[in-house]
Amino acid sequence: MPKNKKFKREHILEIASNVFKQKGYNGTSVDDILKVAGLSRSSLYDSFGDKHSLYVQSLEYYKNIDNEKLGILNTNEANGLKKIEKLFEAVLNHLAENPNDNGCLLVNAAAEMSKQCFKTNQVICNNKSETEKLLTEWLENAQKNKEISLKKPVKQYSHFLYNTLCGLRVMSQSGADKKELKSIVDLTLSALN
Amino acid sequence: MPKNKKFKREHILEIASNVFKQKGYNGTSVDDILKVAGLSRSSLYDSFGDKHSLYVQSLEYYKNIDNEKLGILNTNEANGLKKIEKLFEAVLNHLAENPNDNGCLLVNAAAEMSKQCFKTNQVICNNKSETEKLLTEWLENAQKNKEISLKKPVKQYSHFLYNTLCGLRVMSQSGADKKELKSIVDLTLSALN
DNA sequence: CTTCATTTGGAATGAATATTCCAAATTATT
DNA sequence: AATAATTTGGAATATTCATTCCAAATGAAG
Repeated sequence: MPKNKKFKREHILEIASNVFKQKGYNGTSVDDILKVAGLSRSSLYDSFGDKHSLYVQSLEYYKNIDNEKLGILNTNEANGLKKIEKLFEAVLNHLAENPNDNGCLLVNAAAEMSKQCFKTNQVICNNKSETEKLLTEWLENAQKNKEISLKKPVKQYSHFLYNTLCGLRVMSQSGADKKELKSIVDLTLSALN
Repeated sequence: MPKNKKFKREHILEIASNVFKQKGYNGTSVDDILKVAGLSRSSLYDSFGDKHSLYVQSLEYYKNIDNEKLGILNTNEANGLKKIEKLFEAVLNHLAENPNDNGCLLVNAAAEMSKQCFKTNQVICNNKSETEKLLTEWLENAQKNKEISLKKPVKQYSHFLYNTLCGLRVMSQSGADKKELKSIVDLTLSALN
């Protein structure tokens, strides 16, 4: 009976989160997204609600994709420290290989919207606690394997690592090159001993 | 002959940089600033040019104020490590005492505008290199005093410390409380040994 | 007090922008 | 092929916003 949708929800969210990442929430117009996504205004409004609702959905989509990547990382390697190293390596490579990608949607959202939009803040906080939870597991595993010997509570180190991750995204937009980012990661990881 | 200005340039830039910090560049209207600053549209345009020019001037003003504070810190204590500790303490206190202050204008600008505006990028890069220069001096002094024993080049540590500073501004907008931020700083400083 | 270079307030303009709306197009089913 | 549920394109609307402009206000100097 009904005509089928010509687009996939996730495909649009992928595009929207990309545009929002480049230009921020207030810097992107609905038209900007339509132009790239190639679907009609009415379809967009019908499927995603208004611009703000689309933004929140884009954040959630982006967060889930990010966490999926972490999940894949989690299954690949048995070794806790290795997982942590791989994560930083992946972030580093992404930042270095996509110099015009404008960092990370969630970091940008934290800077632009966190204090103005409760839902944005929620996604950001959820992402933080989910990532830190995984980091905590990996750290505990690494400690058990005697790969590292932590002098302070594991949770503290997970905050520390997450902080470094946030910093890297800002640094990559402040003129730091890959070599510099790499050296920051090296020092961060050496602090685990 | 001419009527004197009723406002001070720096006073307006103080207000403008504050509004831009809260709402971002695209999120603030010229009216938002006028309302808080209490001067007329024509005066603003006459003295500062258009909105974008005002934004860049606000960034520069903010950067200079920040660096002045660093300068004061620099004269207060003779001891390199103490200066570094005081800097982190000051940042920590500011973030904790101003939970609605939306972090740091320069970090927010890096996230929102760095890739879209060359001048914004310049101010951000200048701030980075100026701060890192000071950090390098302090680190060298601390090393000379045998307060710390660095295993890698000093410059690497200055990048690392600056990265932590950037991270803290993002973390404070991602649900981290003062205790958590403090623990990140503690781990960062302990990495200097 | 008068003059006049300059600032000021706020109305006016024009361009973007978010959102709504409906006639036309589409396609799975009959 | 005809039907009908649903999507689609794009015009229409209303709002916000940056910027311009000029008459009125200001106050230092003569």
